[in-house]
Order: sequence, then C-alpha cells, then structure tokens
Amino acid sequence: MTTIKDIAKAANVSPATVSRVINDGPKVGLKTREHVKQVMKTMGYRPNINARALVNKKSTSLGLVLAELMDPFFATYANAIETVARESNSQLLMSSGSSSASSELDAIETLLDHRVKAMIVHSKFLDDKTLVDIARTVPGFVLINRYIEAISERCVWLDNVLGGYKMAEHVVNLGHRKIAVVSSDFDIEDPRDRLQGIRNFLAEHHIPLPDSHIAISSPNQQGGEIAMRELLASQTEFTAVLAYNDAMASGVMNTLYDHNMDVPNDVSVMGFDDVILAQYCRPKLTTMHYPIRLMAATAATIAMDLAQEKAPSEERSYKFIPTIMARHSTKKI
Amino acid sequence: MTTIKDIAKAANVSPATVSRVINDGPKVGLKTREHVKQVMKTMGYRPNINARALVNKKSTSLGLVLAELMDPFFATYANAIETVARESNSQLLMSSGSSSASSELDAIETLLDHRVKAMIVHSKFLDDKTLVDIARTVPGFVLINRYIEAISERCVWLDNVLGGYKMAEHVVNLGHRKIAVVSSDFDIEDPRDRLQGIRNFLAEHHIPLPDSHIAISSPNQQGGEIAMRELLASQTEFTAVLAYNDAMASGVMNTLYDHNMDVPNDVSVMGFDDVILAQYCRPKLTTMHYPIRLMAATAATIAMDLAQEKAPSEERSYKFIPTIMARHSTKKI
DNA sequence: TTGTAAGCGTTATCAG
DNA sequence: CTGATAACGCTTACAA
Repeated sequence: MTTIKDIAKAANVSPATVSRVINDGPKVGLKTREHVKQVMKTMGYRPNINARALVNKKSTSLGLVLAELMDPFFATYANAIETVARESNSQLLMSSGSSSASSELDAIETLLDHRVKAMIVHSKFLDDKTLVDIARTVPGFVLINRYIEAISERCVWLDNVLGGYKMAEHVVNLGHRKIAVVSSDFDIEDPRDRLQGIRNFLAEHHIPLPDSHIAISSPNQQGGEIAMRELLASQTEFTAVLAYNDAMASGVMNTLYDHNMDVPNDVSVMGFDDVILAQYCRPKLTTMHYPIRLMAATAATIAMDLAQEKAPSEERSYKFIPTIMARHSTKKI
Repeated sequence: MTTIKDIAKAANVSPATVSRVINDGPKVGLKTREHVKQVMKTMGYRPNINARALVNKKSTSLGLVLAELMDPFFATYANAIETVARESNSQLLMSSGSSSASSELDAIETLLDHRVKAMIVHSKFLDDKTLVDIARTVPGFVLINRYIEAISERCVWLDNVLGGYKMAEHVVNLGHRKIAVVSSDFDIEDPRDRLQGIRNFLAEHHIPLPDSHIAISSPNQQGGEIAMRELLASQTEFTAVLAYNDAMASGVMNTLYDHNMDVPNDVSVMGFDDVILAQYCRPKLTTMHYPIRLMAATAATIAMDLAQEKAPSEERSYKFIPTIMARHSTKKI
C-alpha cells in the first residue's frame, strides 16, 4: 500500500503538504496541489482510515445497533441510515442481533472501541440509567424507538400510545363495537403502549375490551395465526381485530381464511408499522404508518450534528406520529 | 479515554506488559496478569481499535457490499453474515446501495481504505477483470452470487440455469403445457440464466415458449402486476406462470385475482428465491429455495479463512443448487 | 507556501 | 518474565 510518504517522495514535497492536499487543507500552492494530486492518482493512493482515525481520535464511521437485520422493519431503518451516512461520506458499522441487555451493551461497547463519530442505537432491554450514562460520554449518541426523559433531545421515537388510540378510533368510526386485540408477548414497552392507546380510546367511548378479547403471542405471522386460533376457539365475538404489527395481522388473516371468514367482509383487520408486507398482503392491509425512513434520516442527521458538537439543536423533541394507512382490510360494518 | 499507558502507570508495569495481558500474550507472571486485569476493569479500559488496526495493518472488521439492504433477499444475507462475523469477534462494515459499476467500485474502495481483513462483495455491474484485479491484491476477497472462472475458489454462487430448468420441470410434471414467463428487465446475468434454464427444459421436451409468452418488467411486485396485465391483455393462453422472483410472483397473483382468476385452480404460479414473503403470500408460494443463509455463512467463513491465508481451501467450488419448495400456488392440471 | 517533528494508542523486537 | 523503544500512517503546531 502506498503511503503519504511515498507520495511525498515521488512528488518532491513533504508529507505535510500531501496531507494538506488530501484534506483540502489551507494554503497550498496551486501547482504543488495539482502536481501532488496527479502523483496520488497515478500511484493509486488510498488513505489509511485507521491512521487517520487514530490521530483524529475519531473514526469516520457511523455506528448502528439494531435488533434484527432480517426484519423488514429494521432493514428499512438500516437502509435509510446508510443513505444518510453515505451522503456524508461515512461508513456504516453495524451491530445487529441484540435481544438482551448484555448483547445490546456489547454491541454499543464494540462501537465505542471503534471510536465511531456517532451512533444510532435501538435498545429495548438496557435500562435508562445505563443509556443515559453512555450518552453523557458519547456526544453523537442517539436512541431510536425509545424515549428517555433525561436525554429527550437524543431520542427519536414514535408515539405508540397515540398509535393504538388511532387504531381503535379507526375501526370504531367504521362502526365496529366488538373489538379483539392480538398483541405481542415481547416484554418491552411498545406492545404495552399500543394496547394502552387502544384501551384509552375504547374507555372514552364506553366500549368494553374484556381480557377474553385479547390474545397474546409472538410478534410474527405465526404468532398472529396462533393468537387468532385462540380467539376463535374461545368463541369470542368480534367484528374487528387490531394486531400488534403487520406480520401478526397477516397471520390473523390467514387463520380467518382457514376458518372460511372473509376479510374485510366478515372481519376487519388492522396492522401496525406499514412495512412492505402490508402492501403485499391480500387484501392490502389497513395499518398504522410508521414513518421509519423519516425517523431514520432524522436520527442519522442529529447524530452527526451532535457529533460535531453543532448547535444544541434547539432542544427539539423528536416525537413522531403514526398515521392511518387505510387500505382494504377494514370496512364499514 | 483511558489508554494502555494509563493502565501501565496505574499498575506499575510497562505498556508492553499491559499489551501482553490484553492479547493473552505469552509469558506474563500470573500475579502481574491478574493485577493488570484488575486495574483495567476498575479503570474501565477499552482498547483503541484504530491504533490496533494501524500497527497490525489490518482492521478486525469484515466488509460487506450489498446492492440493497431493504430487499429481504439482501437483508437475509447481511443477517447471516453478521452472525458469522460476530462469532469471530468482528464487526460488519456495510456498504449498500450499489446499483452501478462506479458505486460498486466506490463501496469496495472504501472498504479497502478501512483495511478490512476480509470482504464479501455482491457485484453485478463491475466487469470480471476489475474484480479479478481486486481479488489479487486482497486475500480475503469473496464474491457472492457471481461466478468468475479465474477466481472460482472465491465465488459463492447459485446455479440459476439449473433453477430455471427445475421450475419448468416442476410445472410440466404437474401437467402444464402452456407456460408463460414473467422476467426481470434488470440487465444482469440472473434473469438471463433463469430464462435459459426454462428454455433448456422446455426445448428438451418439445414444449414451445413463444416470445409472446414472455413478459418483462421490473423485479418487484409492481413489475409482476404490470407484466401479468400485459400477458392478459394480449390474450396469451397459459396455465402456469414462472416468475423471476417471489415479489414478481406475488404481483402476478394480484393481477390474476383482479381478473377473477384463481391461483392455483385456474393458473399455477411459481416464484424464485424463497424469501419470507413467499410464506406470507396467500396461497403460500411455490418457489425455488435459494439457500441464502448457507451461502452467506459459507462466504463469510471462506473470506475469513482466506484472510488468514489458511489452507488454500482445497480449491473447492462453491456452487449452490436451488431446490423446489412446493407450497400452494401450483397444482396438477 | 512549505517543511520539520511530535504524537495519536498499539504492537513487536530486542535486551535485560 | 518484563521493560525500553521503534514503528504503523497520518495530522498539526511550529518554524522557516
């Protein structure tokens, strides 16, 4: 690998000058600059990022911690963030697969070892204190899909309670009164929040939601199928099903079809997230749109800004609002 | 950030000794070792990966170049590779979004700048020569989903021709004789190969495949819908449709339904890839299983091995074979 | 405008 | 078994 010294020698200048050329550094004679550039090109020079990171005490890469790359939900995140990263010439250093506090911490620390300039973290298992502590020592630390009061200006999150509220509102407006809920057995805030939102709306409108109308299973298609089978087996009466996410909703529809019930004619079904799957379903799924791309871009942007200790970003709050995406799986009763 | 020197000072040893402890280096007194470890723990020492990479002339991260993270197909790749990477304590440095020769080259060069110890590259646009040249200078360079004779032992690829062949065989065995094909307009080898495989089988069995039975569009659900509409509009007669991939197949089914045709009773539909979507479809899609996870793991493993200049991996060939995944979208005629 | 030299945090080669 | 010391490739005062 040719180094800056090789270039310097070949171009008859000092390494410092080469460095200046590389970084568009200040005050370099036009002809030396051109000359050096020429030499770099012909010799095929490529800077050693690690050496640079060492002296700068910061690498140019952007760290990303996600739970699961295969999940389209997270894939969308990764994709959007990668786009922003590339635009600012940084690489993405990924750590996925976290589904426990210790693995989450592990992922974060590895990123720290790499001295990433900024990091975007999806963490559902680490406690607030740990996260806040890390945030204090890492300027460009941003949390997605989570809200912690103490570092609110570094949290990019979705109002899940409102999401649940709007789901209930949507089907009730369509005339449904017998509502069933299919929720996730993951022990994190999201399902609790969404369910709470549903409860809030229903309570306000004096519509009951007995426990027998709530089935819980894993947050994927199979979980949806299982949950719906339970509901059916217990003779629960309902005309609308609110699912925790699109995958579960798709499972719900499968089970319904297997029992010769039509969606949306016999039962209305709603999902949450609006991942690509929602459009691939048949009928296309009515769901809550989760502005993932927007949130990802926001997170990436503020992470980079924070990293450069830019303006304190006016103490804004980055709460996002889910919106109804009405498609064909819900219908007026 | 506390450095190795800080630890050395605090522990009353030399930096060299600390380094030895960190790397389980040879010959360190048991008590010094324990003592140093203790100090590191209490001072919360974290090694600077960049410094390490600089002196070692190699970083510990594994580079990955993919076309598109959001595509479930690539997400599966990324996920599987990340798993292998983590098991060998390396981070994933991602570069996605490439869809042109120049952006592919860009991604590779960035990874090179990071001195990644190995890299796994999905490239459909760079020409053979360029890739071969890079491979020569980078020991741990592995190509996925592409075969280049000159570096065959670094190629992990799928036999797409055989895949097409098997698709045709499957529906013909089911009794279909009027077959339509929905292919991709992407100018890469894969669609050509799959189509060639279909042609091969059909020719062997004297079943015609006139151009009018082939529709081409973009390799996603919408493309499938469009292509199928064209076929229908031109009054083409067929009882089976072979799609380029699962997404197109799903689009094909949508259009068929919109025209009141049932799958599989009126028409059999086959996809390719066996991405998660295939199971989320209704009816569940019969498709060609693409052993992505296995291929990804293989690629990651040989990339790491190659990087350590291990045994020349016995000059094996890493060709993988797609297999029929019979589900419910195809039926005997 | 350009060069010299110190130093970023590690590892590795020698001595001791 | 342990300690100096010299790299690794680059950036950045400080000089010239």
